[in-house]
Amino acid sequence: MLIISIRVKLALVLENLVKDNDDMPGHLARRFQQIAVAVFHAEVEQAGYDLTPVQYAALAAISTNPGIDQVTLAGLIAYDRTTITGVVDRLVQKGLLVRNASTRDRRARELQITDEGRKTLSGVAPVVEAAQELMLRGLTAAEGDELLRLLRKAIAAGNELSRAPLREVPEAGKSKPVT
Amino acid sequence: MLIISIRVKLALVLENLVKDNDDMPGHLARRFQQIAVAVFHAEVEQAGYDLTPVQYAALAAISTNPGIDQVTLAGLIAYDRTTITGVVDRLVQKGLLVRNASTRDRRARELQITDEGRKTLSGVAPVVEAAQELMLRGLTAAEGDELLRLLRKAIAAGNELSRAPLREVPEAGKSKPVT
DNA sequence: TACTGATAATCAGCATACTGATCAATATTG
DNA sequence: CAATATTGATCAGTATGCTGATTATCAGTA
Repeated sequence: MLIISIRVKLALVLENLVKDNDDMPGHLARRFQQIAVAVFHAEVEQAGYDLTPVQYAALAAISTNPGIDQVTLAGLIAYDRTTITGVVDRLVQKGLLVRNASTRDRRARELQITDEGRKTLSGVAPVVEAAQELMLRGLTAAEGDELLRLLRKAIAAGNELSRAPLREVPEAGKSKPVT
Repeated sequence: MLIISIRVKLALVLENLVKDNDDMPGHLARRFQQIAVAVFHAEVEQAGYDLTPVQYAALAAISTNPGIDQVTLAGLIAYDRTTITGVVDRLVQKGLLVRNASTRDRRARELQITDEGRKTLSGVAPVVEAAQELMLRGLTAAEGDELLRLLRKAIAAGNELSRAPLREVPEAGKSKPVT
């Protein structure tokens, strides 16, 4: 009887305490990302490629910054360095990257895209582009732009709150994308 | 020589083909969610609780819909049913839930929140609420509302594109939250 | 130069998320 | 009723993502 009474009270309290999922930024963020990933996979696979979102991001970043080390790569695309280890593993496995010990710093591994990687990247880039459009298909162009603007602003304010914040590439005359 | 030439051409093509990450909805979606999860974890842990975002969502949904089965739960919070198996495992492990075979349908498991679960939920709900605010701290109130509106709209249009779409709870006179 | 602290990469361990398969039980249909 | 299809839960396998630890190396300093 007493227990039931407590239960009733708590249930009534909870009813007012727990918000609807649709009012939770965190829930909406996860849902949107979930859809984004599903669209990415569907489009990329349908085009005959086997590449995950993070693999694409890493490949593109290395293409633009040849010889980059893994920590810098992680900062550039805002992934945790421990995650990048496995991602690079799989890209090397697929023959899209090579990973060599750096001569300047023997702790570091220099990442280079292979010809195969370049071919894959140029083939898949338009597909990825199309997938990005698909994610916003429910919005008008203006709304899509506004969504991106608001996301960028919220992300900028929260950048340091995650373990994997975005980091600008530090080095100056770093690299031309061409050998 | 020939190879170098191909490499140069591809690199030039790639430069125009690969978009900046900041223009990719998918990238921004992941970053925002990454920050959202980090904020959630930090706030919840700081308040002395050990609960992940999906565990919170599941606990709240079961509290509102006692006796729900796992597939319905998954649809209600838009998670994949195979993911929910593990999530429920861990909530049962922590003593926040009980999972019993249903008498109506012996394939199904009926989920009930425990008193311990109710206590945890009522304690952590305000913390989760605060975390949701924190995620939007870079935005004005109006911008925050607009972001949520645009996310809801984009998600509604893409709902069926993921393997785990949101599903309304079907049954009619389903349940009062009180025993 | 020996010492101290920082850094690049990796690893172990845990918790999502997904695809595709299996198993048991239920629903549907000829 | 029997055959078939569907459904709820789980499992195997793969890939993120994270925390915290370890190892090798580098950088700065007493």
